[in-house]
Amino acid sequence: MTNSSVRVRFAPSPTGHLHIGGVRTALYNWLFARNNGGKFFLRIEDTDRVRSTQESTDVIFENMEWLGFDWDEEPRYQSNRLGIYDKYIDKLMKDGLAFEVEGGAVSFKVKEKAPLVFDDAVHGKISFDPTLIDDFIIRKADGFPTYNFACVIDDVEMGITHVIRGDDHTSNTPRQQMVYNGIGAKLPVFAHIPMILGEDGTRLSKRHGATSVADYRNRGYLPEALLNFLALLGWSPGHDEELLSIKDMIEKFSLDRVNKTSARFDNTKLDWMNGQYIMDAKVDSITESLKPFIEDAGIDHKLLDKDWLHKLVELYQDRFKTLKEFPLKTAFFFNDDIQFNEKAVKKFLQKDAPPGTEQIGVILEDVCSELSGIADFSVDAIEASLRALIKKYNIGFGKLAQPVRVAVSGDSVSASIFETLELLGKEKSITRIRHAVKTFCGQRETN
RNA sequence: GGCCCCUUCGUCUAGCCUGGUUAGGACAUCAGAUUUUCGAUCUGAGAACACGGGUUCAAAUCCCGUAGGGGUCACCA
Repeated sequence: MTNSSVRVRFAPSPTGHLHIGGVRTALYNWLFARNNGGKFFLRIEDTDRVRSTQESTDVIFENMEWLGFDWDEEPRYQSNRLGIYDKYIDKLMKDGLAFEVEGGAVSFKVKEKAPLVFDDAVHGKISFDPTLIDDFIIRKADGFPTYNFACVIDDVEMGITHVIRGDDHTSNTPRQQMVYNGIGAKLPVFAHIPMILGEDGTRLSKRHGATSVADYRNRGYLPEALLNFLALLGWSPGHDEELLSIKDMIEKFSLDRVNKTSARFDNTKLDWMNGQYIMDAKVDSITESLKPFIEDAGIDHKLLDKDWLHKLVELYQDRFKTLKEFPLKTAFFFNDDIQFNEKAVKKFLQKDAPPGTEQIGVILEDVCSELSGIADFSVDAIEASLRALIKKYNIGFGKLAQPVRVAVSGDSVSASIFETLELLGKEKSITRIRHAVKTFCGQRETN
């Protein structure tokens, strides 16, 4: 069921970062619009002259684009629309519904007595008693409108049909409803979506670490993963699938499947989901996304061989959950001055290793001569020669692979040893193994 | 404190509207399989209807109350 007359908006205030909760609000609005074939608008609510900054506005656009949102028409700026608000205020004053207060501000006069009821799309009927609501300022002394007023005027002027916003606005609704009534406008459909809480169940704040989109971007999350995760915090498609493409979400989205309860932000699940997107992505696309993170790790990716990097990313594709982890896990490929894990060295290279492995220095020397004899330093050739060696020494494969792994990578954890050696290259592999033997095995270099 | 909203595994949720399910899935956890390590993957396990009253043959589902949580009470948005 589509309704192409649907018009919704995302209306952030440019007073800081683009908050992750705001992103989900934007997402729900956007999904709802696209699901219905309607319009999605952006409106910058910059009526706080002190806190609004151009920088914040730039950040909003930049991150909205990064997330993949698109919007209809040019974004509106409330600071450009002062004349419109004034026009309505004049009318309201004429009608006795607004009056000037001390200091030059204008206040709305609350005259309503009957309960203010609206039918919330996610909560059902919600009712407030207007006699409990005080008159409220609609135009500040500086001439700028306040939120509860500007918001209504713009929504009316823009023909907004559905106001989808955070739960924290529920108690603003009766005030806004009075403004709608006061100017004789029809109420839109309100949909108050639950808040996103931190992992500890309290309101998401700086205390929880990342709260802005930029934070998540910098931590190496993919926009599609972030959106997928956010969509599911408070909404369910009604089936068991959890990995949803943008297309899936647009097709399935509906307001009546939005939850009423606030949700905690589960970083662990986000990590899992991001990992799934990384695994499913095309290697080239991930490599591209990885570049800034490789740069950040102090590696000039432009100096890297394209095919080599492609292979490395492919090898590690299911081993990192965030882009940021990649340069950490692959550091030993880029830096010859590798860090050795003491425990790993002790266990696999040193003399007090378990019986049967005290010859490890000798065996590693043999590995080096075998490797140096390989003309075509490929995975297959490397595997063949290492397999031949375990036969020669009559040892399990792990007895050989682990020492080699520690020698070349510094730790007992890495991707397949064959691929690792291949990507490291013949010279580096041999140099590192020899160096490890010399440093840790108490053996002399044989030549 | 007033007003408003909310309450299913540790977490995100399906189920609720149109009472009858072994209360399902996912993340996490644990166990097993696989493996050259880790990861990934596969299989399996434990894990929830906040509490108390009703209504009913039957309540997670409908009604009332209690408790708990959240939001909001600005010339901020």
